[in-house]
Amino acid sequence: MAKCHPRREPAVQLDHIHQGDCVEVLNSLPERSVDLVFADPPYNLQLQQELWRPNMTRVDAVDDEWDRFDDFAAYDRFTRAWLAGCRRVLKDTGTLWVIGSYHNIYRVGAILMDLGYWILNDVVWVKTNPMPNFRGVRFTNAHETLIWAQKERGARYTFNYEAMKALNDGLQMRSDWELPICTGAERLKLNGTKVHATQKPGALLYRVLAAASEPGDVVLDPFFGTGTSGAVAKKLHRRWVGIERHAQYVQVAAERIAQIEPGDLARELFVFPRKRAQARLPFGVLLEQGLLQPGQTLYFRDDDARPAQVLANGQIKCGERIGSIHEVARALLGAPSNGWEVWFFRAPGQPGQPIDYLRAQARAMRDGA
Amino acid sequence: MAKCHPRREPAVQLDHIHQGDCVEVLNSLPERSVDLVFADPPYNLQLQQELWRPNMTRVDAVDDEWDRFDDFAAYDRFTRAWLAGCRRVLKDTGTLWVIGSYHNIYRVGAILMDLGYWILNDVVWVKTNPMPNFRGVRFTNAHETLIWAQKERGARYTFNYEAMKALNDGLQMRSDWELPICTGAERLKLNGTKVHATQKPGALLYRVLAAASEPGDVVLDPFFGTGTSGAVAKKLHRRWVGIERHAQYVQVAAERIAQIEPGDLARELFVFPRKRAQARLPFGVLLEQGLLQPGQTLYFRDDDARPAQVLANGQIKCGERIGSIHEVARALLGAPSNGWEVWFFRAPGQPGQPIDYLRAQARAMRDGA
DNA sequence: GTTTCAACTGAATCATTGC
DNA sequence: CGCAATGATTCAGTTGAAA
Repeated sequence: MAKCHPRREPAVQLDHIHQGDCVEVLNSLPERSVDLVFADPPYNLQLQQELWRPNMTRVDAVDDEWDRFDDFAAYDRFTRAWLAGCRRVLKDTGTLWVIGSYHNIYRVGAILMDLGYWILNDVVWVKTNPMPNFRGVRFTNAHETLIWAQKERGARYTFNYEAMKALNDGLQMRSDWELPICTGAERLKLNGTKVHATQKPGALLYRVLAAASEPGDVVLDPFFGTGTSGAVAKKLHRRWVGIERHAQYVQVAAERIAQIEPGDLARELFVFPRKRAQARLPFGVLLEQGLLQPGQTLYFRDDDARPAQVLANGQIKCGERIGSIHEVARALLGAPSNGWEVWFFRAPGQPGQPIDYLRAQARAMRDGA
Repeated sequence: MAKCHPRREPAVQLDHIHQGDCVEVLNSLPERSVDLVFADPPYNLQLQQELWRPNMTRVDAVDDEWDRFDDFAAYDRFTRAWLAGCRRVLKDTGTLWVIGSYHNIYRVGAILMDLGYWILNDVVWVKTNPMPNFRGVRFTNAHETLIWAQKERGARYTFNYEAMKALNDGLQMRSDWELPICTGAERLKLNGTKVHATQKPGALLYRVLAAASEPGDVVLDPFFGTGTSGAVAKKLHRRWVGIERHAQYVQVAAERIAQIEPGDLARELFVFPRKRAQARLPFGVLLEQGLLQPGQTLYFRDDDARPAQVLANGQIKCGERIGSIHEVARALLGAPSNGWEVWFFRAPGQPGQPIDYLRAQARAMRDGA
């Protein structure tokens, strides 16, 4: 394939784990090639001593080599490097998710703002079953924080609003997500011990990917670990790219993902249609289609006191005001307004209805009904 | 009194609002004189345009002069100055609370770590009634973040563990606090308009002061506003010190606090978190948890004749109907219907069961099995 | 007095397209 | 790039008037 396009920058190798240092690998990838980054970086927990439960069992804490940094400055340098690397490989329309705790998330958030990322939301993962505070000296640390940011302020980005709303039984999805931690059968183990100290639940990744990517999009995870993001990406028909230093994690992740069957599921199951995607339909088309007649009367919010006359050119006239349905509505309301919703028509023997109803008819006619 | 100890640094003037610039006043106060700082600094929202609700009313946004900064660098300088000032006046055993949103909290958190504060917890205030996202372009911004930090790592500090546990019906108080925003009779108004754009609920301050101070302790608020922290401090028999620039806020706060009778605890301060057992569980969670798969078939009342397909966004499709489990069931029945009871799933080699069985499983997972 | 309903509101970084 | 035109979009709670 590469031979066919010798001058083009190589495409990123998809559905593949790159073993190596995260910053080095990031810098070797082509720029503007990734739609979504999910990053679960080391938290720099700085734990200093062992912790024992009241029942005298020892807490198996995160003490891995990869979570040790000399000081804040070292952690900041590392953070700036990988965040900048991710920004380079992101498409301009891409977004980034980072998860962290109070140990690191404030530093991460400040640095990504300084690098030019623009925060869209922060989201709190509220854990239904967190580890208690055994010593009774602080509040139960029952949440982690995710930051969702776009590459640059003002760019277009993917947010499957309706899908999120549907997933939340018809109410807008909020910034607090209540989900259990990764335990039981979901937790990857070897010889009875957990493979990775900080494996994230698939449900968390499901929501992230479903919210902020589309089927076929490329999802990059620079701290791949045991590959939860890749596993969920495969299930949701996204492409994935992993970066991971440690051979054991790479091996476990590869095997895990290979076992997943995205299934013969129709792709359409994973397309979340957006209302915005509907093609624009000018008001004048209603005249051309014969759904409205020149001279016919419309009523502002179905109010007899404010009739308007439909002109043959697709404008309307209300008193002395002439303009589009939107312009006249805006003048009457003193506020930005959707003319399709506020102007009503009346058919003989029928109650008034918004002209948006006629637009739906016109669309059906146009789309070949 | 001062005459008796002419050589000692003067004590901070208690139960008093210092009108003036917060950093200047802080630097004029005696060092190591304060037990607890509660700070609600400007968030630097950077709003750029008007926002209208779908019903064409305008959102009354925070556009006050005190929330405007030239750039991140200016905001950081300001933040470093007041955080350093607070650290100087804090006793070594003192702690600091700061509240913020994603606009500012990451910068605040990073700076306070750099200044030597040591974070004890972060806490999320989960709002029961946040403002929705009217344009459908992000998640509902439904929480704010509080950071709780001690002056220096390892010092003794006040945490009323048992009181918090009692306040949470006998369970350890967690880092997620579910509380309503400040509305209704609690919201201070003059001539029908809110006095301050960002008045915090007393219940939030109640929990902060009850957790991290003792009766008689000195509580300092460098952004006093309309004095919620002082009002709660007085109710809880703490001493308070306020700093506020604006004369009108100072006046309103002083009058408000003067009217308070300590010990006369307002009922709204005892807002308890909702029982988790009653929490709603959206159908989509079954997908996120992997209890159902996209594309899987459900059966209306276990009837082969009416299968439905589970979509990846948590809706179902039965024939040409698409909607929530409740909506589709309602359409089939012609009556309001509980989708959890009428839709059945079938596991291999098992009789069909209502999906309510899966909801019970998901709840068990969520509630910590 | 009780119930119903319309109007209003809250720390909000809140659009996209074509000229 | 800027500007103008088109048009998509809300949840929980309070208040007060109407029924």
